[in-house]
Amino acid sequence: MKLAGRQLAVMRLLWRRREATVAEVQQALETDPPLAYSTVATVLSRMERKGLITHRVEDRQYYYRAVVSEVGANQSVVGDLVDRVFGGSPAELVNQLLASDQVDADELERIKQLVNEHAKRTKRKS
Amino acid sequence: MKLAGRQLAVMRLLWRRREATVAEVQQALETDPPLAYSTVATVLSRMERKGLITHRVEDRQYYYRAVVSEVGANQSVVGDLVDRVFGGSPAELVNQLLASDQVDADELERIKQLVNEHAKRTKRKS
DNA sequence: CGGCAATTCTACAAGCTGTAGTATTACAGC
DNA sequence: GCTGTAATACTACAGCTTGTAGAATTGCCG
Repeated sequence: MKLAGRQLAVMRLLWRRREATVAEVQQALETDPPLAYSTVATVLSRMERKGLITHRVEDRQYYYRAVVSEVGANQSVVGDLVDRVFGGSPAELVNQLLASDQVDADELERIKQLVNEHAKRTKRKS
Repeated sequence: MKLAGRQLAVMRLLWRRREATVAEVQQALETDPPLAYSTVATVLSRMERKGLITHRVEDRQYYYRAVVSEVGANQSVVGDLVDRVFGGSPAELVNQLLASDQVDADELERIKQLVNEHAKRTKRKS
């Protein structure tokens, strides 16, 4: 389930605000010039068709909300990556990440912490 | 630079064997039925146009090879992901990864090691 | 019933991928 | 020099996704 440009924007929106009508999405997108109402409606329809979002009706209006959670979506993206690119090995991903010069000392510290915590949690469970 | 199905297959091929002619790629793809020669040629052309691969000529034949390294490609994919999805924070990616139940004890151990080594390396440099 | 506000339908261009037929080119050998 | 052959280059087309929006439809309110 990969999210592209406009679609990602809408998802982020719905993750932040649980629900939104078409008009609200249209506004929140803050595009210039603003997208036509029907354009936004189309985008939302398609996303619903793909199972990314749903809607409920109230007062003649559709209130859309995300079906897949942000966490879920991210997990699926990461999982995909691990499978497709790194042959199913998360460590390979981490390796690549560390080698990528995107990780400053601060981030590294956080990562260390995360790993240690996870180790603890895992140990407890087994 | 995202690699799709057939294209990814070709890249993997060229990563494994430094060079290949159209015919060799066609065979190595092991598709059934085999792709038409011209199909393979088209794919390679397009990939070259995108800067993924190059070729040299010898005896009237093109020998293609990868321009972007596997490591480089992976790094760019991971970097993209970090930027696009995790707001530029590698730690967020790691967090997601750890939460994803894809990481068994073994992998976790490897990750820990990688992180520690990287920490050491970083320290030494600064 | 008329109008308004919402949704739905239909349309179309652009881009990417997959696939392949046909045209072109250039060298090898006569 | 001509021709066959093997290579590449060109062109084509379908299918899918995205972005965009005009036009049609629907349904309630007064």
